[in-house]
Amino acid sequence: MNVFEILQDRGFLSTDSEELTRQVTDPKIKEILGKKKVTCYIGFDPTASSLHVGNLLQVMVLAHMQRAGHRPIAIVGGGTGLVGDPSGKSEMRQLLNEERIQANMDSQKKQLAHFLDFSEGKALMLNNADWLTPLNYIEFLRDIGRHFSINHMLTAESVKLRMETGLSFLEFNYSILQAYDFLHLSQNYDCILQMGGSDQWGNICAGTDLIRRVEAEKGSKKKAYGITYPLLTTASGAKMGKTEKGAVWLSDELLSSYEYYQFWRNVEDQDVQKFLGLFTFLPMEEVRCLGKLEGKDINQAKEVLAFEVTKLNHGEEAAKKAQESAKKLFSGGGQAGAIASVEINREDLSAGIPIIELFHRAKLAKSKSEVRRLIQNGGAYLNRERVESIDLQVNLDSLENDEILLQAGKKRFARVVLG
RNA sequence: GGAGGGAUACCUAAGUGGCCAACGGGGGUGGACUGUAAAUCCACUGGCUUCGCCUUCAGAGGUUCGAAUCCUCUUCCCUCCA
Repeated sequence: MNVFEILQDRGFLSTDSEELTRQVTDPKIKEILGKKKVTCYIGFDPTASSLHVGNLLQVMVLAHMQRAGHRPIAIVGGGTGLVGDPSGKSEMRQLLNEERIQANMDSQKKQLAHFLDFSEGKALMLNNADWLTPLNYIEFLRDIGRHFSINHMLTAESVKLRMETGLSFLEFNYSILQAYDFLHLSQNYDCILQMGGSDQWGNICAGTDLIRRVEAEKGSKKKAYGITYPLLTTASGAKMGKTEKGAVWLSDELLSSYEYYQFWRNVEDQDVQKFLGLFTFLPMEEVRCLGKLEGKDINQAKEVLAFEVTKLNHGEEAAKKAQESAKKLFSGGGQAGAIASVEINREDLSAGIPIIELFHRAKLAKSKSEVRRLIQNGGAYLNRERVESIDLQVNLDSLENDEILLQAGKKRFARVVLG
């Protein structure tokens, strides 16, 4: 099986030839991927300091490419980030300054390294600011700009969407810059394939078109290809990777490995098999087998999913820890190591601390009013027993094994230890 | 530069002098039912020293017993004309 087929098998690409034409600019790419080693790239957005689950699909695609012996390039849009992709956005995005982008890039690379092997040039990470910022406007217009037709660009879905609210010239240029990226990579790194989410279709096509035109002018037949995959939504239609707290970050500084594990443990039933295919490297026979589980049994598949995905991002040890913690907590057993803890000093505790304050300090609620409501709704637990009164004072008597287990609802825990 | 429209809580969007901490929807949080799922139903969703008090309706002033609502100025956004 070549990578293309693997991607089809795992659910990145459709097996339906009709649908596939909307995912692939030219079906020949399938053959090419089987025949020779190619260089391919995906662009990443430098607006956040960490990648999140929404980016994970892209990362997995690159990882599959590398495993198949191809060379993936991750482009961080240091240059295009200064412009802002209007695709799918109804409003103009906030522009970032350069220092910020640089810092974000650095931390994103660390995260990518969990999935890709950057040694010996087996994978590359490049910043498009390196070739975009030195561009000379007049030269650029003459060499690149003349290949673009405004008439054509105006028909782009992303542009139409903005006809009502307005689209700045800056943003209008975004796809040209992205096309130029592709051209640059094609010429300097022999990159022939760009991949991305389906919202990138227009931008990717702009790139393949540009390369074709520029090459044709030189009398060359060199071609470039594009592959897109659907934007991921959960079975209930929500965007992947967003939770009440915001994005599901890959960085353990922004989201603990325990919470990351929990995110995957709690996916909807219908998504389990799909996610196993997309976000793990488990053999598909096993994936299909797990996907067949029904009713309560599907929880086993969810555990596998959560474990495998956490392992990829945070390492095996963290995954094990998260799994154990979760099992202990939810099976009602002892204490867990991976849940957040707060320190309270002994004097404070022996004097007695109002329960409201304790929950607030443990960060289980943003305000004391929130704690009040939580208790009134019967969702607050102290050492597994429901807190009945908002006036409860907690003192040394509540210690069990030198700690106090607080719980908000069924899934949020914190422990209090003496500090 | 001219004319007009707008800015309300996480998002969306009502409210145009007191009944407004502000309708509704979304989202979120809790509860019930469950399988740490989905669907459904119920409650909650500014803060606090919580039967009361305090700070909110872009910002600053003003009118009034009383303003998110009226007036003035400022900032920002949008539409149309140039």
